[in-house]
Amino acid sequence: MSDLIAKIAVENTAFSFDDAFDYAIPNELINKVMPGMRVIVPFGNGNTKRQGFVFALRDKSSTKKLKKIISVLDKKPLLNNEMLNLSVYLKETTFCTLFDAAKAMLPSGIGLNFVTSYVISPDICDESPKDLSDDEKAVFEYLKNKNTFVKSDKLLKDLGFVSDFPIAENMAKKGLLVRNIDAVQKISDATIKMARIKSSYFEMQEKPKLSAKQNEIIKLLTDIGSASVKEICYFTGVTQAVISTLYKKDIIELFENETFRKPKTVSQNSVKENILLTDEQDIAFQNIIKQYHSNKAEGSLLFGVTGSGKTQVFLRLIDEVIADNKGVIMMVPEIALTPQMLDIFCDRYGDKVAVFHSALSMGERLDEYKRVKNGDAQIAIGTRSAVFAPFEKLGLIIMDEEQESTYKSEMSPRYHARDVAKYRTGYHKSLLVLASATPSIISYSAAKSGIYSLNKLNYRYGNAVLPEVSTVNTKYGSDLSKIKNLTPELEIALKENLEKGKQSILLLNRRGYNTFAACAKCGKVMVCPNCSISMTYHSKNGRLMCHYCGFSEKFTDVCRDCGEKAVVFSGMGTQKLEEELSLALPQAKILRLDTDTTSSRYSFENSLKKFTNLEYDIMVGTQMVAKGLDFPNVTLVGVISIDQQLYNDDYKSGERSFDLLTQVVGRSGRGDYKGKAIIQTGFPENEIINLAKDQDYEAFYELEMKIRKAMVYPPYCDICAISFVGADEVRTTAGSKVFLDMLKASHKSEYNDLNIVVLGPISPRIFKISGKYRSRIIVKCKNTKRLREFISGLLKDFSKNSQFSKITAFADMNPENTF
DNA sequence: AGCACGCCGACT
DNA sequence: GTCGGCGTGCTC
Repeated sequence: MSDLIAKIAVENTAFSFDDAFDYAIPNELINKVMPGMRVIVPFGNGNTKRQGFVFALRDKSSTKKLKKIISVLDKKPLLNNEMLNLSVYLKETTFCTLFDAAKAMLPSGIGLNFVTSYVISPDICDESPKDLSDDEKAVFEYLKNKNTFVKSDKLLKDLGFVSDFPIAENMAKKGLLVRNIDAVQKISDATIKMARIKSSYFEMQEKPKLSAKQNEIIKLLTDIGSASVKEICYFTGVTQAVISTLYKKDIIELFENETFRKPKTVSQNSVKENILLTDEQDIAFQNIIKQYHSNKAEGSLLFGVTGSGKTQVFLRLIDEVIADNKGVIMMVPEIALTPQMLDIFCDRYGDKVAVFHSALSMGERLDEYKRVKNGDAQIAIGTRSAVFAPFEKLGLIIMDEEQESTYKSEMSPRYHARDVAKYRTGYHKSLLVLASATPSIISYSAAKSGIYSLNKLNYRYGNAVLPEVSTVNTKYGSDLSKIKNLTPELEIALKENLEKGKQSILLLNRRGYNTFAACAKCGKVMVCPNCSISMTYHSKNGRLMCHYCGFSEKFTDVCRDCGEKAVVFSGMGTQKLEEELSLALPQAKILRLDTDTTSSRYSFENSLKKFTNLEYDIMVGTQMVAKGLDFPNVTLVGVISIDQQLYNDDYKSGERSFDLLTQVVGRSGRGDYKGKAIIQTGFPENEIINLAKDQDYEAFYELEMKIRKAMVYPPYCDICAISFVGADEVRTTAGSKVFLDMLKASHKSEYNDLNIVVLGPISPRIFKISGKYRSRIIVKCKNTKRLREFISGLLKDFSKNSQFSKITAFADMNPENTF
């Protein structure tokens, strides 16, 4: 046995007892174990095999008997020193386990699955033992014939048992069977199976007769083009069997999710056109590149109005950094919304670009990861997780649209990409550039106080000028127009635009057909059985759907509660708006864009191309239509309603509304023609709407800062939300109350130096999701090491309280949704 | 979170 | 007597 011990982060630990655990290194593994490698170790009372990351090797300091590492999974370390340190930082700042932190830095395909298999124990000779139940006899006979290890799922399936039947497990405990657990590399079959109708079907003169269920699938696929097998099942309520019948009949074809194609690059080094910067862009570029060359950890906020050409500045910066032989991370909020930017980058930098995002298959992700790790790629473009791109030398991180909420992880580790980016640029003494047309209040105030340099781009590129924006009060007149929910003003503008051959974009922030269904007799609203949220009616499948847990049921007008045939819909979603528009404007070609139509990325990219090629006149959609896309022929933007978002009680709702309005209005008039935008609202006097209308960020910022100061919200404090989740409503709230008492007591006794304000426990707006209840405590605080020590101590103490063993408590520093 | 140990009630 | 329910405590 070696004199060294290994410090190992083990998987499936809870935050309350997580640590780097000590393990002995057996002789045969000496020199094969290094920090950053994955290992298999025995853990817990049952010594179950678990995966772990080696964090450090230390001299043995005590004679305490330690468990041994079972095997080493890697030949070379997966995590370098920076990543290991970053894991510790994430654990300390986001209340996650070390293993979860380390895992977040690797592509997901790299994990392991454990496969259990069984064989008859060699202690038992030929004869069948007595006292076996019939089921046990069946297992015994089965294994006797195989005479080798059989995987547990195969065994259970062949004998017709349900997949989690513990019979083999129990027989192993009795010593009848020997159990073996193998770690196998995850196979990369996680691509989504998609289906679409074969073109030959459409050309058929006589369509074959199909069953009702088969017809439903055809109807669905005719509507949306292609869908994943899973989606089809959801939408139509059929099983996979029906889909495979259609496949056998040669009516539909199945394909792997084509995902987001990485634009094919010209194999030679691509044409690198010189970029001509405007004066304003050049000043920003010069300022920022100076910071880069200082070789210190620096940050800059690039604040450029929509259409001011931030991308041009990025390209110049990237040119410089890669010429300096350092890596660049380019982050975007949502890769699907930035196909144009992706094209620009791939055209310019060719093979040097690696793309990271969730639509890649596991194999592809692993490939892109390796290309960065090997130094083949110098630029990593991607969403939140791209911030972990494994560059040995990192020169620049750019976060485009830095205010977007997608940069904050809502799952453990609950990190903000901006904080990780700061950590990494700090480590590499390199540059962080935050870019936005509507910076977050946090970043703008930091820039004002000198933490980041501030560079502004005030002019739109080319001839484009900001659109003329007007608000229309929906209190008067939306009933006067032919199209429901459209004011006459918007309707007229839409028609005019259509006649001129220009394109229009309409924003409506609600998916589905009708946004809720209620009984006209008893007033009961149809609510999801698993979530505290009303169901949305989708006309395409005639079902009521829950947008939170995915539950759906066939719509019926019979009320679940009073039994009357009186359930009616109300509230307009994107589907209904699309339908109304096509009725009122039959000549217009309408494209709807929301998560229902874009669940396959493939269709999304195509839709955008078609819209750019003027194959559509009007685009209708949720916030997706507001972000990032550049269509020169759009000269009208209509906001159907923003009021819901405006008066949402989260402290960030003002910021988000201003962002959304400014962005969507900015879609209008990007080309040579002046654009127009119409915002419909029931509150035309609302200050945020008026400031967005004038595109006056400065005034908005001043207003918002006054509110934040008066109410004590970030940036005047940090917010730590402690959430409680459990299946039992009463117990969950009780748990949060007990936690609150513990918090107060601990603050009084040990931590009274901390200046905190505690709110709650509160019941979040959506207090039930997927059958689990939630409760929350909000702590207004300053996010310091000592504060985090206070919170994590409480989390640990709380988990010791056996009364609440079924309640999970977790903390989230500065969450996106506070209430 | 899992897993084993152990203490008590129901059943052959 | 003994199977198995779940409350309790620990994880290098």
